[in-house]
Amino acid sequence: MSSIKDVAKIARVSIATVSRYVNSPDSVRAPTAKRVKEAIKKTGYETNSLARNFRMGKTHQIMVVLPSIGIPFYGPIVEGVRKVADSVGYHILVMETAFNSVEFDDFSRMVMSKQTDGIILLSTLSPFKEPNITANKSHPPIVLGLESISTELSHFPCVCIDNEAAARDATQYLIGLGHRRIGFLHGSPNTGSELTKARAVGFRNAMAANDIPVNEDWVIKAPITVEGGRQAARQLSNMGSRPTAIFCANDEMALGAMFEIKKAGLRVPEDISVMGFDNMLYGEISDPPLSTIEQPADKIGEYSMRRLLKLIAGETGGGSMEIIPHRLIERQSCMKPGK
Amino acid sequence: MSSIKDVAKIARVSIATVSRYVNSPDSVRAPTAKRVKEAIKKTGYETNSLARNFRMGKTHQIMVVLPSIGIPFYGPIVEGVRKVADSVGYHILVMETAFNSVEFDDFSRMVMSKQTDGIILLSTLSPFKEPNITANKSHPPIVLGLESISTELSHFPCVCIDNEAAARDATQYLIGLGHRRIGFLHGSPNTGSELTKARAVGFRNAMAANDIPVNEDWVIKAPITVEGGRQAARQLSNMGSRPTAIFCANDEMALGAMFEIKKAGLRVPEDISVMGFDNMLYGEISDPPLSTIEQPADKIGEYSMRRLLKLIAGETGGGSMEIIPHRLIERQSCMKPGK
DNA sequence: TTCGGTTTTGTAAACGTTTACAAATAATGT
DNA sequence: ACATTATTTGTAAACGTTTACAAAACCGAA
Repeated sequence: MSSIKDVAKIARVSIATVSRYVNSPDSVRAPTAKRVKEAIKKTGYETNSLARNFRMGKTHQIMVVLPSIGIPFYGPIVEGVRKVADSVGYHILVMETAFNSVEFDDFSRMVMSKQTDGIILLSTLSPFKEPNITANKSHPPIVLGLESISTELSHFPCVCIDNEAAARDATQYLIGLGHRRIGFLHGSPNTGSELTKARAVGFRNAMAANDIPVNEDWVIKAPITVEGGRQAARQLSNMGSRPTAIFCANDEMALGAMFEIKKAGLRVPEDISVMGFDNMLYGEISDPPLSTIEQPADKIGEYSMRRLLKLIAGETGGGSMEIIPHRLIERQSCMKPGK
Repeated sequence: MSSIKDVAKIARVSIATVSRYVNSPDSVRAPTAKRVKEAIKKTGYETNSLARNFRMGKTHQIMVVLPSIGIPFYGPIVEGVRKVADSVGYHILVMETAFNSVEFDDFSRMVMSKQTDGIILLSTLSPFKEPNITANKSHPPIVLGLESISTELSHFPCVCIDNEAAARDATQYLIGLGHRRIGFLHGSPNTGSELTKARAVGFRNAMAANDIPVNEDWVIKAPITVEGGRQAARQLSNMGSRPTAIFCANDEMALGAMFEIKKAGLRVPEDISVMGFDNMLYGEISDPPLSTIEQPADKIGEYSMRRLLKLIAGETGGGSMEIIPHRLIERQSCMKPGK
């Protein structure tokens, strides 16, 4: 752990010169540069970024906060973020909230105290309530990806699809296919996620617009995970009166649900059509392949990062919202009912 | 951005007292504490962790390095790491290597320069060659999860399953079922991954031990991803002479392969048995559910972190190796051949 | 040469903490 | 009340950089 001082001594220059050599080699004359270079090699010097970050008040890192590693859907988003981050010399660090199990204190401490130049929040804001956060006078710039909290009121810019409209489209698609008995696997509300709420609203709106009453037995709240989808589908399979189609709050639930439906001896889509949401990789290769709503994940990542960069550059531009277009992907998990 | 100084002034104490209050409130007398507390609230002071980390030479963060976010398999590992990290007050940050696309320089700079107290490397070491790294005199403690590089020679402790033995078990299982015509979806070697190599060795050893010649047409190299599995399976499906079973370097390939096999009009397992490796979530709900080798991911995470803590605490203990037991999980993707 | 201007280098302060050490204050026993 | 000890506070240095500013070295042109 040799420091700039050691290098300076060996190279017989001042520490300032070493610093300059490290940061812009051209600003020191060739012979000096050579001495410094050698000294660095000899000492094995590596610049201490703790010190540097501290002195500069910048980390050149941004943090992507998400519920959990290993959820396939986040992969492409982070990829999108990376694409633009790389192009401007920012590094990406990912932080898990472990599905909210992180204490607010812990989390915000870490994140608020300038550890990072900016934050892209892909997780719900609940661990980390907005009022709480904005009350704190100073924190790094934050962009909400995927989801808006209380939409137009938010102080944070956000880039996402129109979840309500997308859910409406999905539901309308099922209705268009001829379904009337439609269930909804609702993400569990305890996550406080506005996103699942928006999707629920979209579902109900579409039903209402077509004068179809929603059967509350068929809207089931469960965690938005494979396991959640399985639980819900088991419930559903045991009912005397079943829906002919279900719309799931995300693909993971849908995949879990499909598995249990088939396990119960029912067929997808002949007996029950299944509609997903997100378009994640494994929906494409499931059996049957999952019809779903595509969120252009890479775009979301890209735009979020661009927005964040603007914020970091000092642009204020309040809680503006950037809507990315979604798309319905028709595969083989849905068909006409009542065959 | 108020500092400890501002707080001190308002509370009419020295900065040392503020610091003490922040770090161990009990060490300051009640009346003083109250004044400081109020001053902190008034100023909205948040301790600047850049400064603190710098001063202490510690970050209380450890970094988990993995190829890519969104690969389901890594979820539980990180969860395991978290479990023990939490218990000792360490925070986890995750860094993607984006499948090696990171320049060595960039990556090592960041990671080597004390940004973090320790590293758990779940990615292959190739971006970041070991000689290169050990030549650098000082770097944070590193433990290898999942995979050993050049096994007994490595300078780094490593905790993983015995990949060779596990691959042997998987192959032996297929042989035991009666298969003689067995293919192998080999992870592409350009990742430099020892792990895939070990699995290949295991496969060949098992074949040799049973005097079954391996048909080189049936060992196919492809990326260890869903897409890679699909490519390989397409090749395989088009062959005149096909294997009756394939063993895949990981579950993602297996899932991709199953999809394409079924798409080609063949049945799994009746026409081709498919054996995976890793036991990731989506293999459990695939159709048919995937037989595979379980790597106890959470355990790997846990043990890795424990090992890292010891290293951080100053224990030297060279490149020791900790083998975690694996387990064969029999589901429905494999059966007797030739039915 | 010598001078002016330009480029390269050195000096020293600053960033916000923590922490040894000294100083001051409170608590205790007589 | 006093001496002694224990507790609480303040002072100041240190961590390793970067960077204004001053000083020095260099380079041409006269």
